[in-house]
Amino acid sequence: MGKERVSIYRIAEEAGVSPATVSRVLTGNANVSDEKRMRVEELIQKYDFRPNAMARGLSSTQSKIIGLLVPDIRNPFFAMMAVECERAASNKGYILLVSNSMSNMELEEYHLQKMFEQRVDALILMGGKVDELVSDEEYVEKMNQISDSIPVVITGKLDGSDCYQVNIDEAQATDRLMEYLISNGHRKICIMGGRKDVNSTYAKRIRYRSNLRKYGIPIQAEYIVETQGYSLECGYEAMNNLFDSNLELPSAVIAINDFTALGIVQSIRQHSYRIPEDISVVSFDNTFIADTCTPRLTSIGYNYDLFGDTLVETAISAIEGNNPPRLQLIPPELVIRESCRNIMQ
Amino acid sequence: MGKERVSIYRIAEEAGVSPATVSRVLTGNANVSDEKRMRVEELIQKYDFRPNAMARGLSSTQSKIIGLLVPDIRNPFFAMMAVECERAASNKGYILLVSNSMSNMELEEYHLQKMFEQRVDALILMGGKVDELVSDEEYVEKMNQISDSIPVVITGKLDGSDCYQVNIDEAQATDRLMEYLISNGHRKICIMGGRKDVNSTYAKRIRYRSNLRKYGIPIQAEYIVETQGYSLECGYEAMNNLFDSNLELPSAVIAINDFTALGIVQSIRQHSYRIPEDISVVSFDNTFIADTCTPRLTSIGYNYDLFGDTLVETAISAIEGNNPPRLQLIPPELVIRESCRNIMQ
DNA sequence: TATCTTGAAGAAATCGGTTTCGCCTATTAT
DNA sequence: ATAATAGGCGAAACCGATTTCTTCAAGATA
Repeated sequence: MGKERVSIYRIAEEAGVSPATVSRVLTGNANVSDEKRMRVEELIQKYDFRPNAMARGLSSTQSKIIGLLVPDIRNPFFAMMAVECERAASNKGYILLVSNSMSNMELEEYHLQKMFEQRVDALILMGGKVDELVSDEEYVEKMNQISDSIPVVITGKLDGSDCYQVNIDEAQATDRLMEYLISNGHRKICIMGGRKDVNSTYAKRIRYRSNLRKYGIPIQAEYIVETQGYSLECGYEAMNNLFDSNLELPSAVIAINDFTALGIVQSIRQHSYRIPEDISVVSFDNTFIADTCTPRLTSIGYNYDLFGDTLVETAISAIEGNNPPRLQLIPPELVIRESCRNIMQ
Repeated sequence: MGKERVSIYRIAEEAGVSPATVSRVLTGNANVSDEKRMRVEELIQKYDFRPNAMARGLSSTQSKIIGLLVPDIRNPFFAMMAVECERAASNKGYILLVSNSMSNMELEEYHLQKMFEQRVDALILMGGKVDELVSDEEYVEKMNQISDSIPVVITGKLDGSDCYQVNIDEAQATDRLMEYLISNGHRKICIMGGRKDVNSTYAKRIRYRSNLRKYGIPIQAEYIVETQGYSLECGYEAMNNLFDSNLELPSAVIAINDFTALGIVQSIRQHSYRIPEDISVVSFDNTFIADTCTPRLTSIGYNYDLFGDTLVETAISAIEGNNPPRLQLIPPELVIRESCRNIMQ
């Protein structure tokens, strides 16, 4: 057991060349005579030799690893992003190292440390402190410090930071959703879920208001519903509360994400209303949940493929010293399913 | 920009000690005088110094990385496992490197290569070829080869392999599910989804049969329904087919996993039957899907916490040269929700 | 008192690659 | 014909840690 580990030296010796030449064959960034190249390649084949990434990284001062920090990979949205980023990274010869912060500052810190120890070439940060509106001085400071040694790509706003931003176009997404609902005759529209101190939520509400204004629909404050989190339970409770109030029921509810939508749907059902006949429900994100629940949800998502590509390519571009754009927007994609009714018919 | 990277040498110089001493402070496996230790620790603090994992790994021939290969992290089951394994690995000072094979042999091979290049200390394999019943000679050979240089932990059977096995106790899970259904008066029970050449599915069917036999219920071959995959669509189609056949409808359907259950539920609804009043549906795995769909599904899952711990601890134990058990079973946990009715009342 | 341990710490080798430097040879330009 | 350039390749330095040797001093044992 434990076969002798073959190294570049072993290959060099057997091929009758210097280790440098083997390295040249490996990296491909120097000329080697066809004859020697062949001999080396044969031996590489024979021993199924793979260069030690640690040694390679150490000497080249490039780990070829990109770190991705997400709050929780069990959230389908982040799982999706992880898969897309992995694909994009692999295509460029990079490895993606994913860690979960579990929305916990200490764990986040821990994983950032570990990633730094691995000397990741770049960092992609999704969610976490970054997504909250208040740019905690300290946090910005920290990000800038990291950003000082490696490129950091974030998906959210962080005022005063040197990070590259790749954002979902929340504004456009909200516009589309509102236009769709309004063109289907809805005027009593509720936007439910999320905290206003979270950037993306804040942006959506701003846009929600401006759309109502644009179409001359009065804004009703009670139709903007705050929840503490973004879970099914939050949606469920919020909708229950709406039922319990004396408020006139909305004809359509916009859920802040698919999870929340799930809770809203449950609440509506329990109150013996039908979807979409009595109340329409639409949501943000369009994860697989929207496609697999009953009824299937009309939801506005993003081109996740493109999102992943953009994140990774921005990171790599920055690693290579090119100057990728500081801010990029990912356009939304509305997917119409069965949870919204045209109430004019 | 780009602060000077502090290394052990820099620390050593400023502290007036040798690099070896700094290393001793870092690893903690050798004695250093309190005085020098303090001086070094202060400087580590001052520069926020973190040792370069590549250099450390290279010299210690331990990467402190455990590789986890899953088919697709977007599947909540694997997302769950990834989170649990990451937690367990972090607790032991290891990093978890997750990759997705996307059930594609070439991609699987690619990622295995990459992990080898990183010199992961151990490998945890979930799903993939490993889960198929037919132990392809070549595949076993390959696994044994890997297993020859580092510990490999798999969650499935692979006859003739040297890998460590940590299996879900499918047999016991099926027993529990069947006992529950039968004690609720069900006798026309259908088990739906999955391919018989997949180990875990095979094991479930074996047990399905033996349970029926045990309770003196005749086995009806048509109630054992094969599907090509494990998706929602597969469940949906399979259940539609059942409706289309002249077969007497079962009073309960066991779905091979939560996704399939979702499809089965959709089909049943579309045929205007109610769950659980007309047909009961239960499933394997108990991912969050079972808890968030309508109606919430009675499902048998596993102690994922324990599962993750066991996988990682087995790997680490093997890394350290201890001799962990070759085969371990994770007991199931039945979670009763609203999708199954007692038909005797 | 002489000898044996044990603790502390530096020098230097090592891990396995990449990269710089310099040398030699074969073209190509002048 | 000669200088300039480029290709091929080995020697050796280097990346940043760990670890093995050694040395030396101090405390324990005979």
